[in-house]
Amino acid sequence: MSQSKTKHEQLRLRSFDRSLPMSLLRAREAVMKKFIPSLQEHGLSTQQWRSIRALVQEDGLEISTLANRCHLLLPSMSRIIQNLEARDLIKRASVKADQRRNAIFLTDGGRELFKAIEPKSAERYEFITQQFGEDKLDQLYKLLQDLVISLEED
Amino acid sequence: MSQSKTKHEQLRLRSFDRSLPMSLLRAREAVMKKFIPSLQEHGLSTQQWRSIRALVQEDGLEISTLANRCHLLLPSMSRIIQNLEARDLIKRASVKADQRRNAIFLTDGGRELFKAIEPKSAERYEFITQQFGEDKLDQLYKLLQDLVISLEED
DNA sequence: ATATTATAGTTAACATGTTAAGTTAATTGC
DNA sequence: GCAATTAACTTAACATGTTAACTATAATAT
Repeated sequence: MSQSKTKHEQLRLRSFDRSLPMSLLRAREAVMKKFIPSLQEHGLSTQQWRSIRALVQEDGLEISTLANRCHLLLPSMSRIIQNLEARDLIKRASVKADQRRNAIFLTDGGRELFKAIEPKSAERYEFITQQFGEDKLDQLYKLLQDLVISLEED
Repeated sequence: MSQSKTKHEQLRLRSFDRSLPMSLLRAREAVMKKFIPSLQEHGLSTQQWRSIRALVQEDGLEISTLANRCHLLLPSMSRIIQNLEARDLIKRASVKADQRRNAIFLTDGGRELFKAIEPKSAERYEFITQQFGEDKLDQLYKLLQDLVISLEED
């Protein structure tokens, strides 16, 4: 932790730190660890929470749509749905016009859980914004989006 | 992909997109997917690759040290060591002065693999830098670091 | 010296990320 | 109208993230 470093070592470590995947991962972990303990109390992962939020905004979504909205891959969403369904937080109804499709709905329990968690979640987000600075946060979002775009265009 | 969206829908989606964990995850995935196919050819994850790079810079590190350098948790590093050891890319030697510790060394095969991958990896990193812009990349690194710091100080 | 505590590492258990393969139902093509 | 293809999931397999429990060794403390 507080071990002294030679100049040579500092340089080596700095160059090693310049890894985009790792920097992004560390930032994400820092956000998730410090600001989502209320989810943990209720046994929800951020992905599960995000799925529930998506359904609060629009109920009855299909699994693929939900996966897109939450930026999850279909297999991940498939497992999340099974998990939340087993905990009676959501229920599914097959779509009559297309038997392959499932519409996902929140149960009353799911809505209650949302109401229990949402205030704290919003409060924490507000705290991040204040702590880090609103402009810096905007800047970060923009840079991240730009990065994705510039990587996606070959 | 190109489905038209109502203004209301756009607003909802935008607000939903403002999730730091997800934005960070998406950016990381974009980086990893587009710029590390050479690792995949050799069956290496970015974490395994990072571990090898750390050992190239300094051989004989202990597992905990390696975990710190690579920003991985000890259990993850433990599994990675076992995996790379089974593939004869690294070997371990227990430290005489302290039987709990293991010093990790690259094998010749591990060094060869590094040499095979490194040029492409550096080239891709260079390409990211050009594509995205060096200043923006610097800015992004700085913001990410600031974010971690500001979250860690309670 | 021996009991307590701390450290290094492994294992376990569960959720997710990721790619590929499998299933069932709808669509297309001819 | 039937074969081939596509679409919506699901399942599988493997690596990682994460927390906790466990093992073995070392340090400490009285």
